[in-house]
Parts: sequence; structure tokens; C-alpha cells
Amino acid sequence: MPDRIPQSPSEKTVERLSLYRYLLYGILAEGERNIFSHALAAMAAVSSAQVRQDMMVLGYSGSPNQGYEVGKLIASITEFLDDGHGRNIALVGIGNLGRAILSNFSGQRSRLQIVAAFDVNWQIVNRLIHGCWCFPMEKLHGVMKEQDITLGIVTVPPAAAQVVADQLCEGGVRGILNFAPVRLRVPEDVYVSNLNITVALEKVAYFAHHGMVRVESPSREEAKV
Amino acid sequence: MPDRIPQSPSEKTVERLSLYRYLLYGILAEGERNIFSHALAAMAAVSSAQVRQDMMVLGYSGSPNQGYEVGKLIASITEFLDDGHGRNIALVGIGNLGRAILSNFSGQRSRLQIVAAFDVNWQIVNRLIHGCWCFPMEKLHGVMKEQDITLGIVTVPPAAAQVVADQLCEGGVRGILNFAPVRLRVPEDVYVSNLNITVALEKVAYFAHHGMVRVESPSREEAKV
DNA sequence: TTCTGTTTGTGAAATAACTAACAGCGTTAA
DNA sequence: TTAACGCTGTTAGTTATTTCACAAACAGAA
Repeated sequence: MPDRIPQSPSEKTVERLSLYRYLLYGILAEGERNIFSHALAAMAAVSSAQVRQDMMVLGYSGSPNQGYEVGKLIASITEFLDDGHGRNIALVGIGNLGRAILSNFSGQRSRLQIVAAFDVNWQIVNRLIHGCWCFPMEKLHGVMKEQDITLGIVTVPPAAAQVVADQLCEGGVRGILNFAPVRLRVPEDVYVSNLNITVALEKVAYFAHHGMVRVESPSREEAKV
Repeated sequence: MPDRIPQSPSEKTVERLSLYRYLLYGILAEGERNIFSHALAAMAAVSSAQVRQDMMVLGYSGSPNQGYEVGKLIASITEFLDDGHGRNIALVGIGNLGRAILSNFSGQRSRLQIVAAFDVNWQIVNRLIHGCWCFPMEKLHGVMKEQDITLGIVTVPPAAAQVVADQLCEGGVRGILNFAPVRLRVPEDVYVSNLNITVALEKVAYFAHHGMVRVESPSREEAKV
């Protein structure tokens, strides 16, 4: 008898879990030991029902009247997302955006780590940037193997993105976060997620000036009486 | 008799329209005058049905057997998204990420334009960065009024984000693209969209190593026979 | 012209995501 | 101990989004 139907979570669920964990670290830092679903919901700008539903994919259960233990909930999300071990990441393209990500990501509380950066420009490689060693592109394959890198971040100009993606795939990458406004063609088993800043901005512009949809704060959803 | 029910489009539809337009400019540059829904779909990594459905919110119709006229389709999307006129944007926080956005955005083919950047650091203001003039924070309100700025991009550290958002709102901003990992509290009529790079990366890490969901390329959906 | 092969536009069906609602439990207070 | 309250886990219901499927339209060939 199967113990449980696998039922892989949706992308949105994973995103929210990641966000919850981030928020929970903040809670923990403030010394709170417990939190209710509606409090977490308010911080994440979702409904409390959504939070409880998301919790169902984790093994962890809160207790009635006490809510969730922050520490255990973090541990639970971490076990779920990271599966116990961290992942090593290569960042390719040390331009403005690449540097931004390197600096924002150093000293992060996730088990993901950018362990190497790469660029074609010889003037900027062979040194540390924000604590991360920069290699010339030629070393990509070798370093990926040495460091057991399984994830890649692509922050190169659009024209170079596909070539870089090919090299990452050849190096054995399993997933790519792509900032170049290009759809990458990769083997079946490589997961790609695109982050297009221009699109994001145009969306904001549209809804800012056409109103309608309201995404932030279901707010006082459960205000009393 | 009402000509048409308004029926505001979903966020996802707007994002896709923005992406289509971006892709169509590329098509146009290659000299193609027409395109089919399935070709555009392949580039955007969605289904052809999705493309046609999205087209329904525009007034424009393609012609059977000829597809869509690229130029007219771009014009149609532009009319829909930009409503005829451009928008002026203020970027706050000239760190690594801010610079990245300034450089990626200069000379873009959208009608959105970053017309001013702001920072608290006196050493980096009062000069051009990637073609954009940088002001000290004190000038925010004045410049916003002068330049008719209605959109803001927040690329400051988390701790400063709420204060910046407050100032932007006071300056009359209608929408904010927020990169700080914080939920901003803003008045009802200000639209906020959050872009959390860490969350995006953790999502990639999860699906890269747990498989399941496949987002890229419905691919050869309509391969013959 | 007429036939053939394709493609669009669109409502209906299917799927996915979210919300509501409530039984059951733990905590607290008498 | 017992009762009352508030929160969680969970299922069912609702809404949003995507895909299907097919009529109508057009171009090209014969």
C-alpha cells in the first residue's frame, strides 16, 4: 500500500515556501518562537488558508492554539526544499547584474551557494568579486566538475546566452536561472526559469495605470466582526 | 448597447503580451513581415492556443493562412499596454542592482523610461550613470513632480525599502517594482510587484533536483502525425 | 472556378489555483 | 474537571487559467 501519492508541488507553492522560510528567519531573529498561519499570511501577502494548505506538503504540523514553531517550521521547509544538502552554483556573466547577484547573495541564509563566477573578459577574471572567485570561460567545464556545480545563473548579454547555456548543460548543470531575454534551448532534463526585468516593469506600468487587479495584501481578510 | 465588456486581462496575460512584443521586435529586425501563432508560441514557450487567446484582448485580428502582420501586431500590443503614451520612471538605490537595471534599460525599445536615479550616498550622486542623472534622495519629491514620474523601481537594501516606498507614494507614484525582499505597505491605489531573486533561485534549485514540473517548451506540441 | 491545405477566432471542456468551511484538538481558565 | 475559545488540517467548493476542438476564412493549385 503506497504510503503517500507523490503529488509534486506546483511552482507557486515552492515559491511561497521559499518566501515563508525567508520571512521566518526574520521572525526568529526578533525572538519569536511561534507564529500563526494568519500572521505569516499577512507577511507573505497571501491568505491564511493558503498558508495552511502550503504546509500540507511538508511533513510538519503546527499545534492548535499555539501555531507553528518557527524553528521547526524552518527546518521542515529546508528539508523539503533543499533535501538536506546544499547546491553549488556557477554564475556566468560578471556584468552589472552578475555583480549585483554576487553581492546580494553572499552571506545568505540559504544552502545555495555561488561558488564560482565566469566571464569572457580577461580584465575582470582571476580575482575575487564579493567573495567569489572569477574564472575565464575556458575553465567552466573543469571547475564545474571539481566543485560539483549543478546550477547556473546566466547574466550575459542576449546574444551570448544560448552558447553559455550549452556550455553549462555540457558541464552537467541541472537547472538554470536565466536573466537574458531569450528562451534557452536545453536538454529535456534541465530546468530553466526566466526572469525578464523588462517584462516585470511593463506589467507594473500596465496595472499602475489601468488599475483593476489588486495583488498586494488580502490585508484585513479576517478582521474581527 | 455596450460595445464590449471591459474584462481586464490577468497579470499573466499582460506579461505574455509584453514578451510577445519583445520577441516580435526581434522578428521584425530579421525582416519577417508575418508570423503564425504557433511560431510565436514556440518562441515564448507557450501553446499556440494560448497565443491566440491572448490576442483576443487586443483589437487586432490576424488573417487565416497568413498569420499576423508583425508590424501591426506590435502596434496593437503597444496601444494596449502603453495606451499611446510613455511613462517616466524613478530608480531608487544605485547599488549594483540599480546600475544593472540602468544599463540594461538604456536604449530599450519600450516607451518606459528611467528618467532619474536616486541614492543617499553623496559620493555617487550628481552625475550621469549609464546616461541617467543621479540625484540625492532629498530631491526625490521635486524631481518626481518636475518630470511627471509615475513609476518607481526600488533597489535599496531591505531595511530602507519601506521608507523609500513611502517617499515614492508621497511623490505620487502609481506603481512600484520592488527588488527588496520585503512586502511594502502602500496606499490602496498603488500597484506593487515584487521580484525576489533568492526565491527565484531556490525555485530553480528545487525543480532542478526534484524533477516533475516541466515549464519550458510545450515544444513539438503540434508535430505532424 | 473549385478543391485542398492551413490558420485564425472562439466558446466549451479540462485543469490548476485559491478560498471557504468546519471537525477536532490543545490550551486556558474557572 | 469541565467548558469555552482559537487555531490547525483537510475536504469540498469556487474561481481563474489553459487547452481543446472546430467553424469560418483565406491562399494557392489545378
